[in-house]
Amino acid sequence: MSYRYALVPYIRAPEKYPNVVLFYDEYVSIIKDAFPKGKVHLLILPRNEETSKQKSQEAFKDEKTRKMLEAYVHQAIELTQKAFDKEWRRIDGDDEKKMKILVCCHSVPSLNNLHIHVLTTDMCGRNMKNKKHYNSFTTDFAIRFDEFPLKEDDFRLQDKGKCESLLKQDLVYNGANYKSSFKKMQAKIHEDFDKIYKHI
Amino acid sequence: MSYRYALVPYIRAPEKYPNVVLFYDEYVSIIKDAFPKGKVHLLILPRNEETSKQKSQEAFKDEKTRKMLEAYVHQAIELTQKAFDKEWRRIDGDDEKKMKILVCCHSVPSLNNLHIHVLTTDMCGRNMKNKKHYNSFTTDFAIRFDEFPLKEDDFRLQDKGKCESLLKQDLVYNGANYKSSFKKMQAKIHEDFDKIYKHI
DNA sequence: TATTCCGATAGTGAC
DNA sequence: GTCACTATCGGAATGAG
Repeated sequence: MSYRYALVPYIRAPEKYPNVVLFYDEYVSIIKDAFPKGKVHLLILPRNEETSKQKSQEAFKDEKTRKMLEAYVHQAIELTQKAFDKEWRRIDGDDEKKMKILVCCHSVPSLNNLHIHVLTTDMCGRNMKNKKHYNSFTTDFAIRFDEFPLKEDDFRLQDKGKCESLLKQDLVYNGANYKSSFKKMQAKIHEDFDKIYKHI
Repeated sequence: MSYRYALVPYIRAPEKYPNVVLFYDEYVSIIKDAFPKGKVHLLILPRNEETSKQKSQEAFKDEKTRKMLEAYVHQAIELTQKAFDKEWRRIDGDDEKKMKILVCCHSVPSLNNLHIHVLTTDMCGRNMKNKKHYNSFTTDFAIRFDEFPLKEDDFRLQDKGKCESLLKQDLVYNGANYKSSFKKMQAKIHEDFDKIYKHI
């Protein structure tokens, strides 16, 4: 079971991992996701033990916790934007158009410590490898930070089975249904990305 | 679609393929199966065009056709027995015990030319690679030559769907159910074979 | 839904 | 059920004295 606690070191001793931890204070650590699903993919980890062991659906019922995190979310968004812009430029030169950034929590996390994903929405990360990865960020399986607190009747509060079924649904990109053909969809996604961005 | 006619050359011009054709006359060719599912695996191919294009269920309703083939079946069995004995010896030295030989047709063939399988029942052929291969020789999907002509109510005369479903059933070997674990079953089959036979 | 490894399953293309 | 190739799907292990 210990893989479920892979994030513990960054909460307990962020100072030990300068290559992974971009920022930390007494409340949070902001780290680079070891298996990025977007070109840039960070995680915000609340360091408070009680908060960390809760699911996002529960932890973010508390307004204080949400408010406390807002500033860190904005900070992480800025870090993500800067990291992306440092690596990628639009071919059309229109620097006003910014890569969209997603801030969310998975409705059924696999790691036991609360973590907020902050990632560019290109879906071109090195470790975007399968249908579950893709659907975990493109369906309601992902709970956007601005959706918290969830309404009482939100299925994601109770219905783990329905959440998990979202990961198995057909792959949809740009209005097209790719059924289960992850590789074909990924090829199209990368093709489109390469039409818009060039690496610096 | 032309792969469905892979056997045509051995019917039309058996004299051209001495490395594959073990015997031929005006009625049949007996060839080595290119993808053997037993240690020895031959095919009897009736050369008559009308016969060849029928399914076994139809062709062997005709008694003359069956009778014509009987002698060739016995010949093919002898060839198979000799070829096996030339390569493999029982470790216990009991030469009276003979490897069993199966003579059958597939109820749903993939190749369009009528072919009778004659093979040792060791299930250890070089090309025994998956569940469908195995079930195609160990279930009623295989119609033994001595079952022809089929009774009128035999499902294999009409129900292609039921025939094909037999290929997907659980793997059974020596009374044990291996579900879909082909590799595990195959390991056991080879282990058992190696306990009884040694290569010459 | 952490990854990774292995194996079973499924679709395709073959001329 | 022809094969061979690719890719998808599905389970299990992952720790460690």
